[in-house]
Order: sequence, then structure tokens, then C-alpha cells
Amino acid sequence: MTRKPEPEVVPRPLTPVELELMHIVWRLGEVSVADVLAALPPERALAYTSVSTVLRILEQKGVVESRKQGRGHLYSAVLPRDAYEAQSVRHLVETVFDGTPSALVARLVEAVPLSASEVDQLRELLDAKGRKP
Amino acid sequence: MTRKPEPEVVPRPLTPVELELMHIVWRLGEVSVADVLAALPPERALAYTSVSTVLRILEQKGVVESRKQGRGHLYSAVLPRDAYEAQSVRHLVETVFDGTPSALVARLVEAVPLSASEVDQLRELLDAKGRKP
DNA sequence: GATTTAGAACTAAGCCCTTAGTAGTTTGCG
DNA sequence: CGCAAACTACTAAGGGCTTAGTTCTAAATC
Repeated sequence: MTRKPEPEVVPRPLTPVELELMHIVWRLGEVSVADVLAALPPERALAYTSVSTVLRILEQKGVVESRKQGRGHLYSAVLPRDAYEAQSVRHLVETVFDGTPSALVARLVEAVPLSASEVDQLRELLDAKGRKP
Repeated sequence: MTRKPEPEVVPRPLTPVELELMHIVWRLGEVSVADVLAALPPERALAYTSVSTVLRILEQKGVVESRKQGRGHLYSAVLPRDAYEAQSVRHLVETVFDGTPSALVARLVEAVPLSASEVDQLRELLDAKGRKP
């Protein structure tokens, strides 16, 4: 009935709000609560305390770290965006595509509209990969 | 404070247990609670009532439907696996990769070990895509 | 037809997520 | 120094997820 405390093979994705704030942290580097608040789109009016709470949760999860600065704290990412992207893709391959990466890409090119230039870009990526395995 | 009831642009992913059961439903087609229970790996000993509850939640969400059969119910997928895969990829592109599909693939080929044959497969997918846009 | 049994519905407990208020502390300013 | 503003920690409420027990009903068996 209780959650298994074993370290997860593929870490659990960030929750929607956590991810929303992390995008800001990744973009700005080192941020105060006020910075995050200011960076949110106008229609997304979170309370100061809500942002503060989520940042504290993220710190508790080890996703960001903070250092004291003047009156408040400055938060910065411990988990780089690259790493989270990689983690997310792995998680999706694992849980939805039976661990088969090509199945994901197959579905992607079929289900998501791709511009010609994007297709070209992908081809280049594969060529680079194919030449030095 | 309450969740906005607007229809989501990209539907929320299934929860871990829901997805776990859906894999079984997709594989077996039309299943009873007992079927699902039997299809679970031995180390995954869910109670009958737990499976029943999750299937009922899935039905409530419109992901499966049921018809009465003798003593119990038979559940079958309303949401095909294809569609869910597409939905999941779109969701990931949207929330993690800024809506840029090629960024996802770039991260994939970098972060997930791909066999040479998988790389070839991907190339073929792209060729097929490139020829008829 | 009565009893056993299989299943569904209801319920609940524990946990996490989201949002935010309140209270208390620290800092900067006059 | 004292006050106002900013900031943090604590707390809470509402909702969803996970797991499962209990209870009630319907079906199968004798």
C-alpha cells in the first residue's frame, strides 16, 4: 500500500508545474522567486508563495539547489535540461514503446507534422550517428 | 485553486498503473478482470479489487468500454494503442521539447543506445516520409 | 431451492500535487 | 533604532492516484 522506496530505474518525470518552472530556471540560470514570477506569462498568475513552494519541493527532490543571497534565495538547476530531456525520452521509450526507440520515431514521423527541413535535419542526425557507432 | 475544466490541448498521459493495464488490454483485445490479473507478471501481485477499480476508472475516463458477459464484464480498448502512442509523443514534444520534434529525435539518438539496424530502420522511415510529404 | 462463490460497487486510507494563506523572520531604509 | 517590506517556513484544503477491504448481488452447483 505504501510506495516502494527503491530508486527508480527511470526517474519519475517532473509534474506539470515543476516542469513549467524548470523551463524558466534553465533559461535564466540563477533565479529568485520574484524572477520566476516575473518570467511567467501574464495569464499565468501564480501567487508568490506558490512559486516559492514549488521551488522548495524541487530543491527537496534534488532538481535545483539554492544559495542564500541577501534577503532571499537564488535557485539554480542541478539537473541540466539536456539530462532531463534524455531522461524523458528514455522514460517514454520504456513505458510506452516497449523499450524500442525506433518505434517512437516511427510514431513521431507519422503523428506529428514535420517540415521538410526538419526531416532533413533528422537525416543528418542519423548520418552522423551511422558513421561513428 | 480548482482544476480548469477546459479540454486539454494534449490529453493527460495515463498514470503508471493505468498504462500497465492498458498494455494488457491492447495485447489481449477483450478481457475480464481475471484475464488482466492472470496476465500480470507473477511478482506484480495486485488484488482482484485493485484491477477492477483501475479498469472502472479507465472506463470512466473513456479509455476502455465494457459489456456485460455472464457473471462479469469484458473490457476492451476505446483508445487504440496507436493513438495513445501518438498522443504521448505529442505530449512530450510539447512539454519538454518546445514543440520541436527534431529536438526530441536529436536527444534520442544521443541518449539512447541504438543498434545499427535501428538506425537503418529510422533512415528508411525518413526516406519514406521525404518522398511523399 | 439453498448454499457457495465470483464479481461489482462502494468505501477508505495514505500519499502526492497544486495552490495559496498566515505567521514569523530578516533586511533595508529613514 | 524602529518600522515597513520582502521573503521563508509552516500549514492546509481539495483533488487525484494506488491499493485494497467490505458488502452486496448474481450466478453456478448440488
